[in-house]
Amino acid sequence: MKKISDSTIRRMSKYFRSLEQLIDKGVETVSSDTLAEMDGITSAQVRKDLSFFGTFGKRGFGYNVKSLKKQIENILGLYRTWNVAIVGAGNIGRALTEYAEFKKQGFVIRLIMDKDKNKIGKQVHGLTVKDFAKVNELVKEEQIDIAIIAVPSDSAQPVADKLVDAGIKAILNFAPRSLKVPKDVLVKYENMAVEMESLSYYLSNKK
Amino acid sequence: MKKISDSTIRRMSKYFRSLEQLIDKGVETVSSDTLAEMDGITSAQVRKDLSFFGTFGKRGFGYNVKSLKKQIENILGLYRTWNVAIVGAGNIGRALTEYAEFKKQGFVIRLIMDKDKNKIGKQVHGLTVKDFAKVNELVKEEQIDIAIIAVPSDSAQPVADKLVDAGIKAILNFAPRSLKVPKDVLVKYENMAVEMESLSYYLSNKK
DNA sequence: GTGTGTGAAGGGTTTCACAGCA
DNA sequence: TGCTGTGAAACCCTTCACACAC
Repeated sequence: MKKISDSTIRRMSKYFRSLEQLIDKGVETVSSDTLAEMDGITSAQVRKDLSFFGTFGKRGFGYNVKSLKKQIENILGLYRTWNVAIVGAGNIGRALTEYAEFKKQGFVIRLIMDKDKNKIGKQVHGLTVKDFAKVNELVKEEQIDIAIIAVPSDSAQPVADKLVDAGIKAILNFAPRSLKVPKDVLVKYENMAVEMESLSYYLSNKK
Repeated sequence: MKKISDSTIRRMSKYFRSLEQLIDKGVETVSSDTLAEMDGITSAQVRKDLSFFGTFGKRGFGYNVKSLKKQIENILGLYRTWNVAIVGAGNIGRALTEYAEFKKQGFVIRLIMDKDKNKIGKQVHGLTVKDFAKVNELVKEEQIDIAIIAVPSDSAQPVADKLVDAGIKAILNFAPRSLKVPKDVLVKYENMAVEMESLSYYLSNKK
């Protein structure tokens, strides 16, 4: 399996969403040009990205929307569901339990944990907040595949360590802190402050 | 002003946060090595990034933590506050009004809007949800600098159009859709589904 | 004719390696 | 001696351009 760049994978994810849109509109065929336009990139980029995984189009014609969507679904592993645990029942954690896009793509939030005694036992959109101290059993019981960290910065690393102990191999981290994990564990970051600060930089520096 | 890459800006943002951490610990001096270690990158990268903006270190010594932090603060435009409006009083929008990291970095949420009559007038963490139909006046009144879009995908583009009309030049978009805006408007994306799908890809493809 | 698939070229970012200064 | 600042090299990703299949 050749190494595929991160940016390609992320664009695949975007193509996938664009294809969903096209299906909703009843469109059956799409060109790399159209797809590129929808995602704000170039058509060569679209074709190159897809070419890493196979040849899905017909020359002179384009791509069949439904079948391309199915292909990408397979590539990204979205033909199945993934069990997700959220750590941190604060504002962000609670909001994510209800995030529609997760549900639609087969990410099932099965567990929300916190260490705060005042939060444990409370209901959050149909889930009961569980004690993070029991992370090992809980992760096993619910067969969790992916963990989302939504705790304050200072707790992020200790939480990650415990998740790794519990056997988690994939983490999405909302805390603005870089995590150290073994190399068979993948961490992705959702760093809202970083994006805001890019905007701040831009606003400060345009003439 | 020479063009500085996006990745450099984002790393600056991370250095900034790492420096804050060091200040909290009472550390006074830091080497590019340590900073690199904290952010999971190489020391050459740190030095190269900083070199785009000036020379902040002392050879054989390292960087003064406080003064480097102040420098980056200036570079990113964080010496001042920015007025922020959130569009969409759903789960995500409401959670963001309380996001601590925003407050700390001088992003002040002054306005939350929605088009849903059931939400307009309700209180969200001390803010009253306002009618998005009045976006033009509201943006002017509150002197909004940055808008955050936290509405369903289908509404993201129309909302963006109205924000642009209202004079907004910087947008953080949480809807998983690429936005078309004039080129003097900057859009950053916070696409949680994309990150989750990268994790899904990784889990599906490790042997 | 039309739009894909893809080597080759181009551009940009990261890493290397070391001169230079504290 | 130790660590920065930085040209040069290496690497990777994007864009070009066109042969080729439908």
